Amino acid sequence: MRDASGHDPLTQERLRLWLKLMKSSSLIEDELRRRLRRECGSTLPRFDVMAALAQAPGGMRMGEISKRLRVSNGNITGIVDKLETEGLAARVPVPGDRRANLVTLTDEGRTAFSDHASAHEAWISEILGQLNADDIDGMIRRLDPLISMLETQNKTAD
Amino acid sequence: MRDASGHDPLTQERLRLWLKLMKSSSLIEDELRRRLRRECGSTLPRFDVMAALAQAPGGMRMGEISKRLRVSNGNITGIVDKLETEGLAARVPVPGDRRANLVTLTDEGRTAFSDHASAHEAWISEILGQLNADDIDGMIRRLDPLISMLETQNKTAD
DNA sequence: CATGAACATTTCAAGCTTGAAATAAAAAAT
DNA sequence: ATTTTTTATTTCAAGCTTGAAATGTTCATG
Repeated sequence: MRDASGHDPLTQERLRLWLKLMKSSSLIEDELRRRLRRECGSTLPRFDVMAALAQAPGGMRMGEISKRLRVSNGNITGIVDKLETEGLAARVPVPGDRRANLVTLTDEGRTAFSDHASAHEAWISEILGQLNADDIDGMIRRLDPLISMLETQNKTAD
Repeated sequence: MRDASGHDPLTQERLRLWLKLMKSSSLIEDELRRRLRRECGSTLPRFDVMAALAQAPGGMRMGEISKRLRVSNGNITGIVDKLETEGLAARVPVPGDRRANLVTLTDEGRTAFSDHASAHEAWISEILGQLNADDIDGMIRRLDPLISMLETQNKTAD
């Protein structure tokens, strides 16, 4: 409330922005989920975990994965359990720390992820195909400061 | 693949855009979830359903709600079940169509939603508070065409 | 009317997600 | 050496979400 009438005139605009951000994001996300399911027999959470692992040649600890993906520890436990059962990932003990595990992709996991990642990349290109370089750049330029603003808030809230 | 080297030079940029869109959206969404839970003892899905109902004085059918929120029918069944159990919403039969129900907010539901909605609005204002009119407008102008592009794709895919 | 197609909703199993409590191990402090 | 505290992970219950199958109802057409 910043004026005499009791309304911040930007409040409604912020709300509108949030709704549109959410809508565009979930339209894309839902489409990716559907395709990942139908065409790869996989899911977005599994893909995200595998993507994180693929970028960490030496493997990642459970806690590193959950921090990177900003999800709970218990969540990662379940997803890695599944990947392990399917032979796509493996937990290897950390010498000198019996609490921790390093999670790595198996060869089979690396192969599968490589497939899924190409498909994923192609889908994004298809879904966002009508955006030209200027559109993309314009949005990224707006999103970057928004993200660092949000991350700063999160850090402060701890 | 649109050039001799086998790479569309925009592919990587589109991927970057998607990751940033997703990240900003989920940072905000997670924060709203946490607050809705802690400060209102509620959840985002419940809030979304109640928000839809609050805008429909005559009530909405199950199918209308699920179409509006772009989630499955079965999902709405479960959420409305809960709202009904808690006395916040009610299913009323549609005269002349025994298959359908009109879902409405009870008085108690309207009161609760009104509370939650004010809190929600204030949180958005707080979370996005550092964005000025120009930032907001600039983003909305980019998001609007993106959304209609995505919606057109969805329609075509049916 | 009869009956097959279309429609509104529910049920269900499987998977994701969270926050909190439990385990277990390592590190720090006394 | 023995607490105490911190750290790494798992377990668990509760809730969300989906897609597919099931139910029951209405509509259209012969």
